[in-house]
Amino acid sequence: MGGHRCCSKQKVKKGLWSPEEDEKLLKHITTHGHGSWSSIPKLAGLQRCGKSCRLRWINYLRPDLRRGSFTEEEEQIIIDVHRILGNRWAQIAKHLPGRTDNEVKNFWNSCIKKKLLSQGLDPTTHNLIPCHLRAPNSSNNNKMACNQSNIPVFTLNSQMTSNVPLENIKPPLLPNNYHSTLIQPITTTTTSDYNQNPINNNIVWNNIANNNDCGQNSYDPTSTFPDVISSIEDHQRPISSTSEFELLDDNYYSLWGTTNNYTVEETTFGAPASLDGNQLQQVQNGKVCEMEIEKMNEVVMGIEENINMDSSFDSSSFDLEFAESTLNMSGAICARDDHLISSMDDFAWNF
DNA sequence: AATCCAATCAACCGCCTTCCG
DNA sequence: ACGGAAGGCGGTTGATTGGAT
Repeated sequence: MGGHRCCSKQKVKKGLWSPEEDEKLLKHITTHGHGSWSSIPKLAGLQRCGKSCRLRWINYLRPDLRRGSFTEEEEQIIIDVHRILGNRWAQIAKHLPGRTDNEVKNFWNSCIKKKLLSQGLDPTTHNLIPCHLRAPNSSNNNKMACNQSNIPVFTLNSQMTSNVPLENIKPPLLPNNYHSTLIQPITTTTTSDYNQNPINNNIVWNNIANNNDCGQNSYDPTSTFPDVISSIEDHQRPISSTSEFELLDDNYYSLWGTTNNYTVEETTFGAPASLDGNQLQQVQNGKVCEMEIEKMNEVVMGIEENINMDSSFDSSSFDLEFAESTLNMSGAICARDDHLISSMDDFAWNF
């Protein structure tokens, strides 16, 4: 289309399609199939570019299209997959039968984006937007997190999938310039009943750097761990350089561990008993995180399967592209032994 | 009833990738 | 291996629609 060779030789019509044009295209494709798109306009008697015909078919005429507004379930799928894949609309649309990439993209830009922003979430990274960067007129949920009278803290949720002894729990991977500055555990809410309920082992960390300033303060990247954390420093996997965290978003709100998976969520200490905006947000984030863990497990299983089969990766049984993007998502960086894995090649190499 | 404005959506544009000779 | 053609995709634009004033 636009300046494309297939359209440059002849006059092509632009703009909205008339019912007559639709009928011609529909009739031609249903009887002959589309074959080569560039030859369609001539064969179907249309003064359109081949690419325009293709687009019209894909986005409007093909019979398997699902019409009507998006359901809540579809919306959630879009959000979840977007969190992993980013603006890869065609990939996202594959998860929604009958929906087109254009439709998903439009829905994202017109609805979901605004909804996430109103929840204080960055639609690009899906992480909480730091208070000082949020729009001044954003929702009360954001004001809650920024309330100067509340102590900003992080809740560290360790997502355990098996009954791992407490002493084996490793702290999350944190970039040097983050963990060196700020965190100090306040409470370990379920340590005592860990063996009974290992899934909900929540540790609340005080963000000592962020107290009462909503994170606007500077920090010293050369400073050392607070004493209280240094006791578990042996378990902390060292990060050799911050460049290894280039894939992470600027704020490092969502971080992954190696043996365990963690999310770090901004929350407010002493929040009301009822479910407020922040808590709702945490629920939402948790849901997304669970999905990421699921996907991550799929990635690992997929790789292991392929390796066990002693064959090269087969794209028909394992979506390498998806796996790689999963590795890259939300700063998901895995490490095995002393090596950080930041690409699919690294990942495969280390198994 | 007229006007304005924001939301929505179809379609275009241009770049990148894949295919094929 | 190379280059041109075609297809695929994400970003953007502009027309339309519908609600508010």
